[in-house]
Amino acid sequence: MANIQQVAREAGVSVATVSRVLNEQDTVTTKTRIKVEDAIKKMNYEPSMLGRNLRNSESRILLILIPKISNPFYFEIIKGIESTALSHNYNILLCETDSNPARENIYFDLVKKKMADGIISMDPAVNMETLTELSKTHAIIQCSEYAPNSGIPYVTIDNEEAAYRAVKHLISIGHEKIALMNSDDKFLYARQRKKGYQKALEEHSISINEDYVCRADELGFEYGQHAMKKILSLKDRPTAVFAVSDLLAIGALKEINSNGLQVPNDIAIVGFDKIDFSNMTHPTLTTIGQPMYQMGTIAAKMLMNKIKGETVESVVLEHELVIRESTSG
Amino acid sequence: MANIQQVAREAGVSVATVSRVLNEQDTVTTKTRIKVEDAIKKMNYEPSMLGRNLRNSESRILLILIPKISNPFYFEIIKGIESTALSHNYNILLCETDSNPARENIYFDLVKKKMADGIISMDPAVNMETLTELSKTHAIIQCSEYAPNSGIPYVTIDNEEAAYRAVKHLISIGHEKIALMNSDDKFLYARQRKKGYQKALEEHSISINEDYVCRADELGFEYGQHAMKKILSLKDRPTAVFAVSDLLAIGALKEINSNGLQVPNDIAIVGFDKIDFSNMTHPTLTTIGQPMYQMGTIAAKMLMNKIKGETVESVVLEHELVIRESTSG
DNA sequence: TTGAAAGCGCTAACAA
DNA sequence: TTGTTAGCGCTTTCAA
Repeated sequence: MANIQQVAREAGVSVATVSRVLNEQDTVTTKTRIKVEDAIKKMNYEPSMLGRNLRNSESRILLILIPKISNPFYFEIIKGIESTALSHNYNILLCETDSNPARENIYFDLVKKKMADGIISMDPAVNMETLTELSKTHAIIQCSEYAPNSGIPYVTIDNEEAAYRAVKHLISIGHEKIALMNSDDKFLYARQRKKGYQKALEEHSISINEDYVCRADELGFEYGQHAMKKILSLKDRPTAVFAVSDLLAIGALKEINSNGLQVPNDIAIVGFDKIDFSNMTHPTLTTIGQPMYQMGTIAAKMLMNKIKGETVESVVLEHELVIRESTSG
Repeated sequence: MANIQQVAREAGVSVATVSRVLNEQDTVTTKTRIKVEDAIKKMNYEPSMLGRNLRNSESRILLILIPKISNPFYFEIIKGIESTALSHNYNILLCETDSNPARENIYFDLVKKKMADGIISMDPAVNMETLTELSKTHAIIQCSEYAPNSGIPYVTIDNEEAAYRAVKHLISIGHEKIALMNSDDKFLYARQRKKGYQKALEEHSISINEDYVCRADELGFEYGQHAMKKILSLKDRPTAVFAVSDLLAIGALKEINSNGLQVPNDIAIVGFDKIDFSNMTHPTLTTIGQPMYQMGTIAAKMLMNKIKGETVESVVLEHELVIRESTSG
């Protein structure tokens, strides 16, 4: 494999000139540029990122931290990040943490060792202490889940408002016995969505039944199925369920179907995230849509600016309520 | 950020010695090792991969090419690749090609520019000409989809046999009018699965009805839904469908449900891949399971060996037929 | 067992 | 406009 020296020799110029052509600097005569380009072609030369990266002390790689690669919520966000990154000559390293601190540390080390230039964390279970510490010396952005006072810039939606609207919708079509299928309170988004749920009920003077508020350990279908089993076993069953993720909602739907009950007639369901699957269930799922692609592009831009040393501001984006069959027989 | 020079000075040794400690070479006295380790701790030193990588002319990054990041088929394979890679100090760059040659080329360039040490291609639509050419100078492995005579090592399953078993199963429970929901014949796996389908029918002297053989443009639910619509419009409707992917099967299921028909009583369905979601539909899906995680670990090992310069042999793994509700009322 | 020094491939400051 | 040269941070050969 040829290197810049050999190309320079072939073209009869110095390595500096070759470098200038490579980096499209306009201080090179057309004549010499052509000489160099010919030599590059002739030798099948490809500049090595290894040399360039060391010299520029950058890796042009962005780290993306997600808890589970199989969670559809992240697909569009990742797409947004990736296309923005690519158009700025960055590549992304997609890292599944499994919410496992040991694994997380492997990835943090990658940044410390200059294998990556920055991090977009989307893991709600990320160790905020470590992350905050790391953010003092490295470029870090949070996406979706965040920590308000960490000083780490974030992009997200108004979770409380979104949950509020979801529950309001259920109330508006006549439901009063509404269950909340939440995830762990240790996550900010879980607390915010719960708040929205409570606010909507209180606004309609519906008292909160603690039996109706349940917690799933993780955001997979199985967990939704399991949580729904508990809800169905209540003596005074709710007539509607608001789940904080579509995966939970789909699990709940499955459990309801398996018990011979009908959605939305027996029990209505609202999910959260508007993942692709939410339109493939029978019935289709009413849900909250987040501007995922946009979240991705914005997070990527924020990170790249941060890497450049600029100060960046956090962003809160809009959401939408998508009404489908699971709440409108 | 400290570098190896400063650590050496702090420890009162040469950079060579620090490097030896870093790389756990046993030619260093315990006494000096401790001196060095103390200095490292004191200075909060993290060795830069940039310098090391240039020196070793490697990036310790593996490229993974997949057509769609949202296709659940790849999840477990990726997990297998990643955990194997991580345990050998490699990281993976997950690249979505969207079956777009331009995008593919961006990723091929990454290897040429030494930003990655090798490629695992899982994209059926990959440009085999380019890939074969590239494989002459770079380490490349194919996973799942492959090209028999390209000289590129692969890991896969016996697609014909798997399809044969799936269709045999449908025949064994009494079906004769069996539709095949395939993808494009330009893909080897599609041709192989079709062969298996034909073989099973022929073995039972069931003549092949060309109306029952249809093609979906892509492997998403919508395409399954659309293809099923066509099948349902046939005058002489089939009583069973074998779809070459679970996503297609789920789309078909949705369409059948939407038409007020029952699975498996009116129409039975068999899918392919055993993705997680295939167990969450109502009814659950009979499908072909591939050893995805193992495919991933094997592909990763093959690639790492190839990078070392070893010659590696292709591998064909076992599959299983998983019988669930969609074929057993 | 340790150190001096070369060099991986590139960019950029400075000189011409 | 182009060339010379130092140096990014590391590993490794060779010599001591």
